[in-house]
Amino acid sequence: MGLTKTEHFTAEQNKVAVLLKALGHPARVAIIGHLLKAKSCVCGDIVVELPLAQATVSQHLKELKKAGIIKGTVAGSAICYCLDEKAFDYLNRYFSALLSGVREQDTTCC
Amino acid sequence: MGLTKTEHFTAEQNKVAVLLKALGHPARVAIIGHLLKAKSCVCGDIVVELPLAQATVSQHLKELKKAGIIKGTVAGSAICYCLDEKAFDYLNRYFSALLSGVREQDTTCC
DNA sequence: TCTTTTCATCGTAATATTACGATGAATATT
DNA sequence: AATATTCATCGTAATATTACGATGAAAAGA
Repeated sequence: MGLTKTEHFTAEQNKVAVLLKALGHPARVAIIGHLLKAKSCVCGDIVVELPLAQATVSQHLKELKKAGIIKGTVAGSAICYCLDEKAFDYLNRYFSALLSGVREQDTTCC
Repeated sequence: MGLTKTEHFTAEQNKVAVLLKALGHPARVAIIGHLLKAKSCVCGDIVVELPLAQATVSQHLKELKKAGIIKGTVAGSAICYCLDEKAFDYLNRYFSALLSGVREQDTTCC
């Protein structure tokens, strides 16, 4: 078993899950933080900032790119990464809708 | 290897990662949706709504509870689950801050 | 051209996750 | 008391993730 049954869920549910799963790792949360702080797009600087080997960081960046959270463009021998606004816009909408939904509930039980 | 190096990251980064990892599965996104729609807190109804076995749903609920996303209270022979507003408030703040940060960036590269 | 820098990818080991049947504990119903 | 319902947990198999060293490709600098 051990295989996520994505086919039984809606496209929306899967999209949210893919984005959040990609962000569900402290190293990747840290990467997002660094990409946000750096005015220009950071490249190998991310490796220096993290307590992880270069290969591991590269793998994390690949995951983030696959999920559509970051974009990468070649810039000479380096690669320039930046956050994809669309993803964060989507997630911001998702959570703000969710929060107002939760607040509207009649919390008679828990 | 294969062991996440949580100790090298900040408490904030780990907290965000734990919450998002818990939500990074379509079944758990679906559970959140059902708990939101149901006026009263659903219990075993979640099992009926999902294409998964009861043991699997129970495991997912456990994960959500461990991460602090849902609360559960005993109600006779059933158990009443509901969303924990604190978690969604936290995540809503996180993403809304992130989004405004992204929008303020000078996107000269990607 | 030769070397260095930068990053991706491969291979691999350790660990974690996902899913389900089976079983068990606890409350409700008869 | 006997049975049914509800849910958690155990055990287990399949799959995925995490991490890193080693290697390779591609552009920059000597």
